[in-house]
Amino acid sequence: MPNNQFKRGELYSFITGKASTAIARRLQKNFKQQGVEITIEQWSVLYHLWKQDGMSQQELCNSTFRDKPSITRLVDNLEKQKLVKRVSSKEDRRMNMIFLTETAKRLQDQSMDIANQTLNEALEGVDVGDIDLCKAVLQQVYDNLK
Amino acid sequence: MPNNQFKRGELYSFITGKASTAIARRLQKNFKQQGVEITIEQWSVLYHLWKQDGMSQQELCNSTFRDKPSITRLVDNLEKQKLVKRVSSKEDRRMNMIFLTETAKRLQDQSMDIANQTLNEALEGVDVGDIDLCKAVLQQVYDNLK
DNA sequence: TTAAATTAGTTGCATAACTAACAATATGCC
DNA sequence: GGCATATTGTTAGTTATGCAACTAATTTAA
Repeated sequence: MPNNQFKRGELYSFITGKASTAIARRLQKNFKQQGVEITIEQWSVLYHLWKQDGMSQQELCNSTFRDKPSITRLVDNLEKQKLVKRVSSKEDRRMNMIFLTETAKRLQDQSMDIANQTLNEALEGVDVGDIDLCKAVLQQVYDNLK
Repeated sequence: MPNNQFKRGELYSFITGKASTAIARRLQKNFKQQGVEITIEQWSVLYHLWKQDGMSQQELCNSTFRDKPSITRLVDNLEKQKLVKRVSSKEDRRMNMIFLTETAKRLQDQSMDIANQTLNEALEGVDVGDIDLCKAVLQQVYDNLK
């Protein structure tokens, strides 16, 4: 039996990612309660644009760990809500560069506060060293599978 | 600044659950490659029925951490694929008891093998003690938010 | 014993995911 | 230049999630 063989119940919860689902739901709820009308998926796109505005859709795919159709639709919806604008690149007309609107720029601080607050709710009572170790394990898992 | 305040990049990856998404995708891929034609969401329902056949939809909601409409539709699809049958309860006619078909029962061993194999891929090179600690942290997160 | 409240499940609507197939543009090689 | 190949993004079809509103059956309580 391999080293890491899980017991039944544990396997389930690890695979289905109960904890990350719970965090996502809570973040969505906190956004809503504080009047931030975006989905967490939209937030994840904005998050990367706040770090670097004007990324291409392909770059957003890589950053957000989503496939191209997903980004197409997320950008569609963000555009409908007037949070980003598609600008087709002059050097390579296949590419769309995605730019934040002023509205989206104003959302950054508030939404990052909500995200941090959500994580603090999630991690209440967890030892800081344990969090670091957990982050390392999850990173290793990601690297193993990517 | 609260104890658990995350640095930017770490916050993102923890919230979006990159690792659990990666595990889910790999499990789906492994199912497909080995000819098991179910989604991971369907698997999560079957998983609980394998432990205890004949649960009600509400019990499946609690076990799988999904809401009622999700379970309604998952059971719809599982029924279409002839993997489960709805039987309305004689004691309480509001309730549907969900029963595995023979086809679904035969899927158990193979799919559990694939799930274990997937976890072993995911956890390769991770210290067993660290896994335990990580499981404990994730459980705590779940408990904090539920 | 009826009326109100609760519980179990379904349906409709919006968003999002994955796969596969596709159009348009760009690159590389002859 | 011209054709095969890559890359970027879109569209279509299926599955899934969350929320709100709904039906039907059951329980509680006036």
